[in-house]
Amino acid sequence: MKVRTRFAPSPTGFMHIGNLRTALYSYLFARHNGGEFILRIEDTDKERYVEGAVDLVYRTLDTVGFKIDESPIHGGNCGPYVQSERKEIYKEYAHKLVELGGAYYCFCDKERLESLTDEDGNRKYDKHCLSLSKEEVEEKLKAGVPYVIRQNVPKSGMTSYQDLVYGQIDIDCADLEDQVLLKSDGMPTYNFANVIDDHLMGITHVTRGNEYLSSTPKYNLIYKSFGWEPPKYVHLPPIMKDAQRKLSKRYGDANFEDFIGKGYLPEAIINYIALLGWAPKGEIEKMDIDTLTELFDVDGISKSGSIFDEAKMKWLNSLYIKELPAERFSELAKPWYEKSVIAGKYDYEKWNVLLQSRVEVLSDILEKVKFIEEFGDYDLELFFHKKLKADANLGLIALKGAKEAIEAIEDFNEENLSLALAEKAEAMGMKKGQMLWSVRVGLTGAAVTPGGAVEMGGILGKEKCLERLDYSIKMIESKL
RNA sequence: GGCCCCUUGGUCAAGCGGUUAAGACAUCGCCCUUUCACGGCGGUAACAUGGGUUCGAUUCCCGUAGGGGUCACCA
Repeated sequence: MKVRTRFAPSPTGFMHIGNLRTALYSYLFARHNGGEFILRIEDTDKERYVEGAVDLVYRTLDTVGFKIDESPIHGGNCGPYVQSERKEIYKEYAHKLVELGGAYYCFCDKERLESLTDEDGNRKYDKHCLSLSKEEVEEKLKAGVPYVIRQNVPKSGMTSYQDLVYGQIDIDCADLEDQVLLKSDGMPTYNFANVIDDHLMGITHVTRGNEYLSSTPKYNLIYKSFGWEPPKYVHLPPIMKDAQRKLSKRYGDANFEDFIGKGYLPEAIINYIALLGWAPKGEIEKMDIDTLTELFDVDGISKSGSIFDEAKMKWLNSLYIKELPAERFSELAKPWYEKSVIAGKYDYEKWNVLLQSRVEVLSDILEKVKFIEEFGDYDLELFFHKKLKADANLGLIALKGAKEAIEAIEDFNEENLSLALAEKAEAMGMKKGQMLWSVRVGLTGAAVTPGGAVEMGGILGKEKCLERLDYSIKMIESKL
């Protein structure tokens, strides 16, 4: 049988990293097995619907490069793929399930339901309406009494299934509630729609968060009532913000779009989240989507939750940035230059060369470029370099020499600057490294710069170099 | 609280009865570049705990602790 998986988000406004990973695993599983990947929108809760959320799902799946076989916009033979458009289908099956004895009408009102709450605040429906006779039900229906349809869970007995990740799961039916399947507004609950759709859409493997681990037997009971074959389940461990908290929608930074906005590459994000809860057989870590597809294996999925570590994602991102073709980096970096203090100034191309190997996330550009415009008082400690035996005293001498050397350059460019500084250092009986070190600091006032003295000087230009050298010389003199 | 699940370094993770308990990120140090970064090399650092089973447990079983999930007309 052809493998078919689905990603079934509810349009509540975010494409959260956790959701994305669920989608990814579902996608990889399908593709790895030569199967099909379906997108279904679960919008049965009108209360939580957020405008534009569906578009966000499409956009995200598109930017990460998933190829979707069937969806509301791609079409397919099992449509509609939006649950709110399948209302009649659920209704029909709900009534069928009642006939089959797997469900029943319930007319209990809110007050009665609340009266069932125990001292711990828990509530379990008491099957009150199950005892209603056929006539009583007919009567109430005719009278227009609001009703829901509840699942008729056996009072006792064990129900089990084999989860592909967690193994055998056994649940006592006595612990299961007669959950609502069809709400009084005629809409199905997730519990029901999910079963009907997965069956009707021929889903063979259900991939979802492990919060469903213990409620899955209920769904299997529904399949059983209908006489349907339940799908295989792949429950996934959670992605955590820290040891205690799950990554939540409230943790704003966990949204895919936010990471894109920070300058992460989609392929790096995908690569990283693939590794959160799954590990390939070998030691490979950097994998594009094709490699992931090839290597993906349910065996490699772990059972325990993993903490989201942005530092590692950053590292992966830097790898992807480094291997970008120069033109591509230039394209991606441009908007960031435009947003930075060097907007409209200097030669972006020059920066590209320096920055591509030094930036982990595109947004780093903002910081890395800053000192070129923002220059002022800084700590003399910056001149200290143990191995070079350099400090502010040496720096002062070096800077004075550098100033003379730069003034003498007629055709100012990196090559000549490098030459001039080297010659000057030699003439002064100073090591070239001492000169370059001091000049880099004197020119930038920063401990870390996107290049050495020559590159920085080259970007600044002769005039600015002299200006800054003057400033630094005066500053050192005043502080020593 | 009942039920279900989980527990290897700071983090991600290999391991599926016998290993010097991999690797990666982070961190620290060294080297390279007579300057920044990249890169290279190396160090620190882990099997939650108590019982079993076994010739031998990180690995299997039970208890304890800790954590997560679930107990809705939300998904």
